[in-house]
Amino acid sequence: MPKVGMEPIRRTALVEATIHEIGAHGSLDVTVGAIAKRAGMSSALAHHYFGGKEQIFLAAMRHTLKLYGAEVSAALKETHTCAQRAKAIVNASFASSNFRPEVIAAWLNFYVLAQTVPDAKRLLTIYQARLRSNLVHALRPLLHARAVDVASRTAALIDGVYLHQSLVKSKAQHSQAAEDVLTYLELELKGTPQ
Amino acid sequence: MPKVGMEPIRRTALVEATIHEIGAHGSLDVTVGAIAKRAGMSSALAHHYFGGKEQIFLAAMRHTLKLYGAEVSAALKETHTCAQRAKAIVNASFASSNFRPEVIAAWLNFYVLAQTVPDAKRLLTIYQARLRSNLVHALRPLLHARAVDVASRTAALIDGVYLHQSLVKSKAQHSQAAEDVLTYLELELKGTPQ
DNA sequence: TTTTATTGATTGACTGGTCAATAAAAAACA
DNA sequence: TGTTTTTTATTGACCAGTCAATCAATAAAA
Repeated sequence: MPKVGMEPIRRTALVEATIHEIGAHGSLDVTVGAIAKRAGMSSALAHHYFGGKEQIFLAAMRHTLKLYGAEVSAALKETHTCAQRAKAIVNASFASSNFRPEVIAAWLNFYVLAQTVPDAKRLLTIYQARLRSNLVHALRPLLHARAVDVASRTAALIDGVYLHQSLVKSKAQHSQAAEDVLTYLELELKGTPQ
Repeated sequence: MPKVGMEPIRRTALVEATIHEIGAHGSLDVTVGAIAKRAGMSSALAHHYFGGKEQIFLAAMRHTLKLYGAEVSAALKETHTCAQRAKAIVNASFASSNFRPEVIAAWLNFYVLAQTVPDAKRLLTIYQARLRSNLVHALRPLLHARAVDVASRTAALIDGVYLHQSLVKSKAQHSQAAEDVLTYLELELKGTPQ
C-alpha cells in the first residue's frame, strides 16, 4: 500500500476532515479518531503527520484563513475604485465558500480556540489586522481620518453577522448578510461627502 | 454539617463557579469536578442538584442571560426619549458587569453550546429576539420602516464588537466598545431626518 | 538496506455519573 | 418532653467508557 508522496495528500485530507468534523459536531469536541476515520486513515497516522491534536486544529485554522485571504485577494484584483475595493472585501467575506455551514462553525470555534492556544490567537489576530488594513486602505481616500474607525466597525459587523448566521441556518440568506454590511458601508460613505 | 436550605446556595455557587471556570479555561472543556471544587463541594453534590453537566451549563447560561436582561431593563427605566432608549440598550450591553472577561468568555462559549444543545439554542434565540424587539421598539418612531433593519444590524454589531473584545483583553476599552456602536447608531439616526 | 507509509494494539490518564454510607436537621409520634 | 422516623445534605469510592498519544510490527518503494 505505501505509495510514496502521500504526506501532502494525507495532510490536506486531514485538514478538510477536521473542518467537516468541527462543523458536524458544532464544537472542538472532536476526536482525532473521528477526524482520521473521515479522512480515511488510522488515528495513528494522523498523529504521525501532525504530531498532535492541537497542531491538526492549527493547520485547519491556517487553511481556513488562507482560503479567506485568497478570496479577498482575488476580489480585490478586479476592482478599480476605492468604493469597489471596500465592497469587494465585504462580499468576499460572505462568499459562498466562507459561508458553508461547516466553515462558519469552524470560524466560531477558532475564536474559542484562540482563547486558550496562543498560536491560534496569533493567527486570528493576524487575520483581523489584515482585514482591517485592507479596509483602511480602501476607505482612507474616501473617509480620511474616519477610515480607521469605520474599518474596525465594519470588521466587527462582519464578524457579528457571521456569528448570528451560525445560529440561523437558513440558506438564501447569504446575500442578505453581505447586503446588511454593505448598507452600513454606504451609509458611512454617504455621510462623508467630497 | 447538613444545614437545611442549602439547595439555592449550592445552585448559585455552582452557577457562578461554572462561569468562572469557563472563563478561566476559555472553553466548555471544564470538568464537573473542577466546577464543584471551585464552588466548594464534591462533584457528587453537583450532580445531585443539577442532574448532569449539561444542565449546569444551561443554568449558567440562564443566569448570564437573566443578568443581561436585568441590566437592559434597569437602563430602559431611566429613559424618556426614543433615542435615549436605543442608547441605553447599547450601553447596557457593554455594562461592566457584562464586560468581565469571564462573562465575555461565557457568552462566546454559549454560542458554541447553542450549536449542539437545542435548549441552549432556544435560550440564545430568545435573547436575540428580545434584544431586537427592544431595539425596534426604540427605533421605530425615529426610523420608521428602516427600524427593523437597523435593529438587526445593531444587534449584530454589538455581538461583533463583543467577539473582538474576547480576543483583545485590554481594560479601558469598555467605553470604546459602547462608543463604537453608538457612533453607528447616531449615524443612522442622522441619516433619517424628521 | 534504508526510508516512507501504515496500522492494530496498548497504555495511561481523565471524566461523567452512580451509589452506598454518614450525619444532621425536621417531623412524627409516644 | 423524649424518642423514633423521615427528609435533606454530603461525600468517598467506584465504574464504565473515552481518548490522546505511543510503539512495535508490516510492507512497499527507493
